[in-house]
Amino acid sequence: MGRVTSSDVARASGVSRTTVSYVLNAREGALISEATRERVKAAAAALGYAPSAAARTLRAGRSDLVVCVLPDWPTGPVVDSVLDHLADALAERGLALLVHHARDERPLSDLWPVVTPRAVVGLSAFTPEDERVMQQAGIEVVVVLQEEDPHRPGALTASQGGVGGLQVQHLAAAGHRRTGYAYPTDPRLAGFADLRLAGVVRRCADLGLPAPLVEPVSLDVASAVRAVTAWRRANPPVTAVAAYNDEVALAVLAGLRAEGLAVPGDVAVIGVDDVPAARLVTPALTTVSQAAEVQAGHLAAQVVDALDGGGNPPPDPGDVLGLVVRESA
Amino acid sequence: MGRVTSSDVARASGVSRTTVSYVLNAREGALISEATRERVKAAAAALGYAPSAAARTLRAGRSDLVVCVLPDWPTGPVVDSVLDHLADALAERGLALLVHHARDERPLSDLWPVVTPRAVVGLSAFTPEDERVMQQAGIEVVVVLQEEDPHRPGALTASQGGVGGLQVQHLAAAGHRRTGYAYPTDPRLAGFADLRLAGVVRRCADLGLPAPLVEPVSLDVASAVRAVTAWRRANPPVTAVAAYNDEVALAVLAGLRAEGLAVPGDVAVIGVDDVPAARLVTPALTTVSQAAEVQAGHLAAQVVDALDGGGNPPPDPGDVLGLVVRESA
DNA sequence: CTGAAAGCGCTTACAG
DNA sequence: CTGAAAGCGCTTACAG
Repeated sequence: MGRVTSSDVARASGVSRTTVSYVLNAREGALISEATRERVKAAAAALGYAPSAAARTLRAGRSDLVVCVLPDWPTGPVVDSVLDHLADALAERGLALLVHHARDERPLSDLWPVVTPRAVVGLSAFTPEDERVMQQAGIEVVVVLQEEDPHRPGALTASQGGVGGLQVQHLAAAGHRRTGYAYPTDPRLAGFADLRLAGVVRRCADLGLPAPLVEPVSLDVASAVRAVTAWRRANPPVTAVAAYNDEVALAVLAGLRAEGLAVPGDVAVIGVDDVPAARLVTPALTTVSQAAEVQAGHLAAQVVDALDGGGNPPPDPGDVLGLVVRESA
Repeated sequence: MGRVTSSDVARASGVSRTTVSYVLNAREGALISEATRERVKAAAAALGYAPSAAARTLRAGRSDLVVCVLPDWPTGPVVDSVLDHLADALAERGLALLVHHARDERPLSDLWPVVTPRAVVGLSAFTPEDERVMQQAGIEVVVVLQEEDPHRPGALTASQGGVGGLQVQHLAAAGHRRTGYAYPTDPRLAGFADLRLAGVVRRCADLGLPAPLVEPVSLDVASAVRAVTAWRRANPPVTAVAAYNDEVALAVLAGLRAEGLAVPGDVAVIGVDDVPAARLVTPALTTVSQAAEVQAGHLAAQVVDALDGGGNPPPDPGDVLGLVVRESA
């Protein structure tokens, strides 16, 4: 409801709408007197003129909006960082970023009659139906895949299996042979967890170790105690646990403590993420860091490249994973 | 770039654009034969017709989009929950929600030429300039204030001072008289921290206790040790610490442990949020819970009411704060 | 029961 | 140096 239109500005400054448009959009070949320019700008400011986004978009035939579809993941610093880098990279191209929080109850298709963005960036795969609808609406679809699909690699992707591998490598180097895996119970994490666990399994096989004993662990002591009991009852017992992330690792630590087991003496524990709490607990948590900033920057570069036609993909960010060795493993 | 338009559908089904519009929008008084309806729908589906959001918006004179402006806060479960409730409440009114992550480097004013939403929901106050521009663009501005402004109360608001008050009350009830406050160093948290600290100060005064000794604490052991040293050196020494939130409380716990002090024997600690880690550390953290879901629902109701004209504000959610007593205080 | 026409606000060839 | 006119795609009175 842009109350005041370019016609109002034209009338107020005694020129045509054409001239208003030229002045306000600083058109190149515009041979308009400085006096007229000033008059138009003053009128626009005085009237509080704001151009209609709908009209500009309709006229231009394309929108300058990009929508990022955020899967139903727990948000945190990593997602923040991704969004931030993306918004900055797009802003340099004159594109604005807005974020949609996906939920099954709110179908993506409800969005397109309301806004038709230039492009949609998905952090995980869309359903074929959603993808079809977007393409038909003329929306460019950019997917940064979660899955490890060799045909369509993505930034978030490359490292998930590597994370698990790095955990095992560190544990094996310390002489552990029988490992456990602490798998998260939040269903929203299953996609990532499966990827990381696969990396654990693969590396165990590579090193000639038995497969890890997988136990679900939720974020309370009782659940962790159950897992610990299972691990210690195994024959031979588990002496080292790789956890899905630091939060889960904290739970494992609590379970171990409740059972009177020493860390890393009886059981070693390694997490993922290097959250602040990792260095604050006792024993301090050994973990895998992921260089979220670097990965977020790379992801943004991939999206920009896809928008530019895909001809100039950014260089691989290289080894992005780091081992943070503290006391727990 | 909605390739196929309603004219294409009209041509393909042998009717006018009017009829296409009536059929596709299921217009009430539409006296159109079932056969025609089917023909139009089939043609639309076959062609993959998607209406142009820009054209609908221009024609209607108003958008069905609502933008929520997220201040530069660290996101987490609380923000997720707020957004979720908001999106659901708006969806019931046929409005779609998209989120803008505010940053000083990305001025809000860059957004309006790209999308002109029906309303903008701010989780904290806008600059007067931004607010003016939005109003002139015909955008309804709904602010759910962070500040405790008696003229414009907001959901997130009411409780911040209360959080601090509740912390002190619990500490005082256990006999503590000399308190410390662990203030976060992340500048993005200052707004909330000031509100909570003010609540602490106020309650101390009410109870006839000396004002708290405020120390900055970042999320590492060294910083916490510095704060602990200052607290213990005071005369009389601090025997109880209220922390900005659970993360900061975890740091304080680590600092206390490093200094060989017993919790709660030498120093009691109380946090805010009841994050999962609170129950996983030793000693388990006593904390204040905030019923984020309830507050998020209330906030969504406030926004919907404001959009409806403000005549029917939702009932106060009542007492939303809870004390979670564990071992640390 | 269905169609021709106007108009939302903008930008941009095209004429002067 | 500036203006009149067309057209982006849609919906909706208004006529038949």
